[in-house]
Amino acid sequence: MTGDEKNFGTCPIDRGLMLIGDRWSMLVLRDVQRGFTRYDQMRTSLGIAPNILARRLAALTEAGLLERRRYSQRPPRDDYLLTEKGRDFLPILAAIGAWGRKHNGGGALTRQIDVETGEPIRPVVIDANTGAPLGTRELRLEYPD
Amino acid sequence: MTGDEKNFGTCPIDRGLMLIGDRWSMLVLRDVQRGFTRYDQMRTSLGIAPNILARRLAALTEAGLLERRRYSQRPPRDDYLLTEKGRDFLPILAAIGAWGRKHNGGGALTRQIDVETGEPIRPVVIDANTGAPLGTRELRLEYPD
DNA sequence: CGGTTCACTTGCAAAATGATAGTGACTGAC
DNA sequence: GTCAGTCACTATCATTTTGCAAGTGAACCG
Repeated sequence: MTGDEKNFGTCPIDRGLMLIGDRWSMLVLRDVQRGFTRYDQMRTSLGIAPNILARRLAALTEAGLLERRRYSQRPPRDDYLLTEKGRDFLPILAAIGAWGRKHNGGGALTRQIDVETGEPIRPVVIDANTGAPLGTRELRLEYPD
Repeated sequence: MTGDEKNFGTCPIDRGLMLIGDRWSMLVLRDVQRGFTRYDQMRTSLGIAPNILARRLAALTEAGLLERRRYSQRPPRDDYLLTEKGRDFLPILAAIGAWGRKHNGGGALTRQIDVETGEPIRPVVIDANTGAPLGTRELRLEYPD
C-alpha cells in the first residue's frame, strides 16, 4: 500500500456511481418517488431541458432503475416506475437529504414524515452488524485478492 | 398539489446535491477517507486530469467539505483533510457502496471492515426515531408553509 | 377541421470535461 | 552550483455534455 495504485473497478462506490453519479438522475428518482412519474410532470417540476430529461430517463431505464409502463392505451401513454434497484436507492437519497438539511439547509425545507408516528424521519446510516452509526467505530479497507 | 409545481430550493436532497452532486467529488472524498490526502496521490489513484482534480479540490474546499493544511514547511506542501461536513458525508458513500455492490457488483470488490469485530460492515439507512430501515414504513411528504 | 395536450426530437450555442504540455518552487545528488 | 527529479499545479485546446428554443407527430376533444 504505497498510496498511488489505481483501484478503479474494484470499488463498490465507483460501481454505484457508474449507474447514477449525477445530479439530474438523482432528482429524477426523487420525483418518481414523490409520484411525479410522467415526463411532463418531471419536466415542469425539475425545470430541466426536454432533451436532457429524455436522455436521463432513457439512461435510468437502461441502467435498470426505472421501467416504462403503459398506463393508458388511448391515448397511448407511458410512465416511469421504480424497479427494485431504483427503490433500493431511495434511502440514500433520504440520507443525502438529511445531510443537505444539516449542512446547507437555510430556510424552510420539505420533510418526510413517518405516517404512523407523524414524526419527521431522521435518516442515519448504521452498520447492520453492530447497529452502530457509521463514523462511530474504526474501519479498515480490505482489498480483494 | 397538482403534481407540476417547482420545489427547487426547498428540497434538502437538492441542497445536498448542490455541494457534491458529481462523481469526481464523491470519489475525491472517498480517496481522502482512504488516506490519499495529497494531490498527486489522488491524481494517480483516480486517473483524473490534473486541471479537473484541481478544480474539484478547490470546489470541495470552497464548499467546506475539505480543508487545506500545510503539512510541510520545507518544501511547502499542503494536503486536504475532511472537515466535519465532509466526514458527515462518508456514511452516504458507504451506503452508495453497499448499493453498488448489490446492484452492480460483479467481481471482487474492496470492503470496509469493522476493526473490532473483523466483519465487513453492512451499511443500512434507518430512521433514528423508529429504528426501522427506510423503505419498510410508509412515508409522506410535508411541504413548508 | 382546428386547437390542445403530451412526449418528445432537432439544431445550435454554451459550458464542462479531458488530454497534453508546460511552469515554478523546491530538494537532493554529484 | 548545476542538474535531474518531484510535487502541485496552470494553460491551451479538442471533445463531450448540457442546455435552450423551436418544432414535430400522435391522439383527443369540440
